[in-house]
Amino acid sequence: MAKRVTITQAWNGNADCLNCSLRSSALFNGLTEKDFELIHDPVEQLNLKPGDVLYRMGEAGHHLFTVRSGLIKLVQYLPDGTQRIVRLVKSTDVLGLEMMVGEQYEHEAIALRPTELCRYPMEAVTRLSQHNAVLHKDLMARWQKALTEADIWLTKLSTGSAKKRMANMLLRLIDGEDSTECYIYSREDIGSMLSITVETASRTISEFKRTGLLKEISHNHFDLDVAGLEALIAS
Amino acid sequence: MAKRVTITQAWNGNADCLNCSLRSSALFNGLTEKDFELIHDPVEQLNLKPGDVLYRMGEAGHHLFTVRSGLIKLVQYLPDGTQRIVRLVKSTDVLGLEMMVGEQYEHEAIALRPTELCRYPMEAVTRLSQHNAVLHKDLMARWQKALTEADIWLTKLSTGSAKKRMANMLLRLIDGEDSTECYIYSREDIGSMLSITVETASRTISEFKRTGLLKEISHNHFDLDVAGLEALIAS
DNA sequence: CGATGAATTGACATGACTCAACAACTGTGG
DNA sequence: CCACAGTTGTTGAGTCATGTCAATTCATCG
Repeated sequence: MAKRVTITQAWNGNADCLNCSLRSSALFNGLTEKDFELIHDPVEQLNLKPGDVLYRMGEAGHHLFTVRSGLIKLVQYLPDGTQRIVRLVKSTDVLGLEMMVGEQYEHEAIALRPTELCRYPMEAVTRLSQHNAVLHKDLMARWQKALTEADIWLTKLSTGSAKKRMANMLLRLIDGEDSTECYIYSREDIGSMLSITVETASRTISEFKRTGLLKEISHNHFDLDVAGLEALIAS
Repeated sequence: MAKRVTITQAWNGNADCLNCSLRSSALFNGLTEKDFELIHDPVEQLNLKPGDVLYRMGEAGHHLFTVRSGLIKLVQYLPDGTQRIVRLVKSTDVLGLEMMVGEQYEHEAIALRPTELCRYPMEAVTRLSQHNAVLHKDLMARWQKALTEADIWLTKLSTGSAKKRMANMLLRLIDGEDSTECYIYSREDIGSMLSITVETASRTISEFKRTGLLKEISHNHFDLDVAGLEALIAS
């Protein structure tokens, strides 16, 4: 499941790193080739199947990840056993930033779709970030982005009626810019994102289909009535 | 409402900065006196009364704040007008980090108690963080801390029944280490933290008082049955 | 196919919201 | 110092949304 490439290869655009978030996401954008040569540890590419666990909560580790494609859920568990999805990590996003200042991963990271990622030795990133202002700034931007995301989950996905939460979630899952389509996940995952039961999730989706807010294109693939959903949220 | 001190004074421990989070929180711990002299802008001390607004969402600004004493709530508003408290910022915490990577404050910051803070020009912090590894690392730690807080709000304060949320909140508001006492806020603020109505907040507190989970020491000051509350959460 | 797990739907119970009345507290001006 | 208004907190009654439990259908895969 792991294919090794050296970081120099990654930088050169060898292997199949040309489309990799490594380049496009600017995480290592400001680095010179010389910077890369400081890193001796190899970078690993990983492929996960849906359901695969990348790391568990409380686990020690020394790696940072970038998502090249696919989708990862970050899960936390409550004392009474219920689980809660606290964030989704998608293409070009970074995973495991908490290891730069702590010793343990703070979530359970599980693939929702087939996912490709790259794994970097934390030590190297830490070292580089101290010398390289662009990387330094980029890391702060990523932290801030995660924080903004967290706020959105709190306000939009965890407040108000099940219908409003669902509408907010659907709108956030829209693919590209001008698209009105989105793919959704298992009812259990949806419930765990919105803090509602699977039954309520299922019923709400059914109702949206009945009232025309959703049109099912194929299994779990929908076309949204964006205006209608926004009206529902504001009501 | 604002008293000026130069940053050199702050560093020298003049003014009344001896107990200031500036020193104890390590935000500027790794800086040499020479570092400080690079900053020409003055640091301002501010005092807020409960209800005072430090900044509003979407506002442009160029300042970072540390809380010396007191408590600030960070609020966001939803399209339908409801407000949500997304975090509390207390002594030694930093406020407005988002300005380091963006142009606008992302919350409305309102004092819950009489609050003292120091205001730093963002530009100076940005500049210093690029040269000073300790400050750089400290900033990352602060971001991570905010993120961890956000996750806790999502899992513990926004999931499960009103009783469980309330129990979690009360336990988090306990003052020191070995204390079992806490001060709480208006029912409206509590509702806005837990995403419940004021009535439910009031009823839940009344019930806790009746069942002995809470003992009222004085107005909004309680002694908690920690074990009982924890049992409730795990049930 | 049959078997397994996921999704849907129904019936019912209940927790939280809504609306409304009232009590407690705060500050103001006479 | 009291009367008053304005705010905040408490409590009750009724409604509605969501959770719970159970039965049924649907989808997937060996």
